[in-house]
Amino acid sequence: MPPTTRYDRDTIVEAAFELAKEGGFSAISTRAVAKRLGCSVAPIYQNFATVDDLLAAVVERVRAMSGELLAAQTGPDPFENMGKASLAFARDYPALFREMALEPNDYVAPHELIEDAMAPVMAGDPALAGWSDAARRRLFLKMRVFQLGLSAMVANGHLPSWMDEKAVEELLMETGEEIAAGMMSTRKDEQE
Amino acid sequence: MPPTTRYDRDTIVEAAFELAKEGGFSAISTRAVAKRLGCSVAPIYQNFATVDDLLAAVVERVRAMSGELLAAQTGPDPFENMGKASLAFARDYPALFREMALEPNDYVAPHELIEDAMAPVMAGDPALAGWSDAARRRLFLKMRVFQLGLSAMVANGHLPSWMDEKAVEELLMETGEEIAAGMMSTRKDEQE
DNA sequence: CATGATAGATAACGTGCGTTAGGTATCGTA
DNA sequence: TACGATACCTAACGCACGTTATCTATCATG
Repeated sequence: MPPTTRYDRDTIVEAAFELAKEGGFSAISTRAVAKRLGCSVAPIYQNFATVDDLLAAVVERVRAMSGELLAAQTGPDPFENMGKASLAFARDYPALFREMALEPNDYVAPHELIEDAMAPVMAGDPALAGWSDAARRRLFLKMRVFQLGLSAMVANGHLPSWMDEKAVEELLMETGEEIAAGMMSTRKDEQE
Repeated sequence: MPPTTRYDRDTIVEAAFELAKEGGFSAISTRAVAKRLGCSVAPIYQNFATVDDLLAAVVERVRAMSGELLAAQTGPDPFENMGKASLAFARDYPALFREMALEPNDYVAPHELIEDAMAPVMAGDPALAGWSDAARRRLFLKMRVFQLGLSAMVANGHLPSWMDEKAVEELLMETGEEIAAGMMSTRKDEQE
């Protein structure tokens, strides 16, 4: 019946993803995607009602990629895995990291939700045994803030030039431990 | 000779600044600025050769505003002043903060330069007496990272809803002290 | 082999952009 | 009062965008 499909949905999303990887979401336009695929805009409108629908599919594609980066971290410490995945995201996909983490949008869950999701993980961490729930949550917030700042500097190339990937990860881990140690030593755990 | 000027350079820059404050630099277009002023695009091209020149003037205006925010912090501790000024920037001008601090551009000086500028300040800080220069620089880097992350969360409204301005400033100060305390207690000061 | 469903191409629409050419109106001076 | 410098307006150019109407070409089925 119909001619064989040359540009299916996934192919289109992939082309748009590559454009966004290089120039952010604003680099996605019907004509730019078509040009990258070597076709006209017709296949795009056959698969997506509007360019916003295509953008939504690309965002979904980015989320999947982000999840893969996290899954690629197979160390024993979940916090370390999350931190390293964030740094990898910022390093390998700086434009996308900015779009997803440094712009106001609905892609980032509210901190409370993330915190609630991490609460049981922290409760099972032997390094945090004896900490109050409030203190654990406050530590998590601090580490998330530091991780975001470090990832932002990575994504924007604002870190000292001598810091390579390994040095950045070390800085993240080292500071995390120091914050925890600092919270322990200043003993404000319970009076928040 | 000529008719009296109704839209001078500063007026135009101010209008463009307000647009950028609300919608980022991309909200600055000749027609949008003209509409805000209630005039045509002619006065803009009388004062600026291109819209990029206007943008450069707006960036200068933003830098001045940022400097005023810093000058408004009159506490004794320069690091605390810088941190609070950064938070005020992110809170009061989130779109501009993103443009200036969370995008790759030439507006942010390389970290090494900032570090060199702060080195003498840190050297005179009694709280850091006995610290090696390398350790002081590393502490400064960590605090800058944390400050950036916290400011980014403020600018994007990603902080827990219960955190008001005061709570955010306390988090910044508290964590700064904890990092310093953690670095002290883990005693790695000298072997970087 | 003819048909019909449909993948894809083409070209046009309206909008907003930067920029510019040409016209109008003001206002101190001669 | 007439002049000239110039602040400002209007309208247009070319370009890129999202979107759509129309056309062409394919290809399994009858």
